[in-house]
Amino acid sequence: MLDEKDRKILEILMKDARKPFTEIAKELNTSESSIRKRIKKMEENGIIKGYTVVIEPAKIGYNVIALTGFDTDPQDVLDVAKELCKFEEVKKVFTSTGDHMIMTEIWARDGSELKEILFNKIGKIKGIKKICPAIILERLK
Amino acid sequence: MLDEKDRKILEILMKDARKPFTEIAKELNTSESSIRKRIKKMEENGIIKGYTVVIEPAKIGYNVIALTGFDTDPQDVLDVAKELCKFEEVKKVFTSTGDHMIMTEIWARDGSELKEILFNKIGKIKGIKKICPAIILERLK
DNA sequence: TTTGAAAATTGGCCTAA
DNA sequence: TTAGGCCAATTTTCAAA
Repeated sequence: MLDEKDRKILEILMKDARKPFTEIAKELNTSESSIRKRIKKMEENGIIKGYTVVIEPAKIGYNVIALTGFDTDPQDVLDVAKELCKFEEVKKVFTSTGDHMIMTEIWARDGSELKEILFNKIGKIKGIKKICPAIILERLK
Repeated sequence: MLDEKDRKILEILMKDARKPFTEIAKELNTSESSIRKRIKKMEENGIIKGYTVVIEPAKIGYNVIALTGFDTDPQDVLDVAKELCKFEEVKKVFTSTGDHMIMTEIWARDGSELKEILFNKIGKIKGIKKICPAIILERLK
């Protein structure tokens, strides 16, 4: 379902999703149509879910990124996770094993805004028992 | 440094980084060259770090994604974090406050492979005192 | 902002394995 | 049947005015 050529295409797209098919074809010593058809198939298969821009949060004023775990009663996990998805500031939401059943990534302009988000906005979701924010100091990879 | 139009461009690119400039221009009621020049400037400024493809890990055989915290002695944090970056399977590395000074995202094909990565490969890095993996059950956002 | 040439994308149709 | 090749029409990109 996914051969070596597909993997190489994905590798290239991971580094630069806007690279023209013609150039990818040149790099892999094959034709543009082959590349195009493979990519289209991967999009249809759901292997490729989309393309996105990688932003430096600090450069657009988001200086505080917090990996934030949430604890709830077991029966509330899914409802709370769904509620969390609704907030613009909550960029990622996972359910997971480990210390917290819900893990999120939250973007804020500063500590004060994070406080607002955590305590005034999110904090009001019914069922949250504990909030465990860990502020990212540096992203190394 | 970043006005409303730039923000809207970023918003659109976040949803689909391959959308042609002409189409973005149409959506924002402006010209293609204006859009292109703004994007170029954001790339030069480092606001836009790049473009990437969003992949469904499970579809390419990565069925176990683990948010993994690492504990070390304080003076070893940066060295360990740097070592972690070297592993292909470790897709993201952060230093952070909170329970663990180092947070990572690790991709493995299955539990057995995760075990190999954590205990045989990564586990051998000098200075790691504790490994705390949390396996992602579902990504909701 | 507009314009025009070069490049890339897209779709259809074809062949070969 | 599927992957890849080829061609032609359209769209997009890009730089200069």
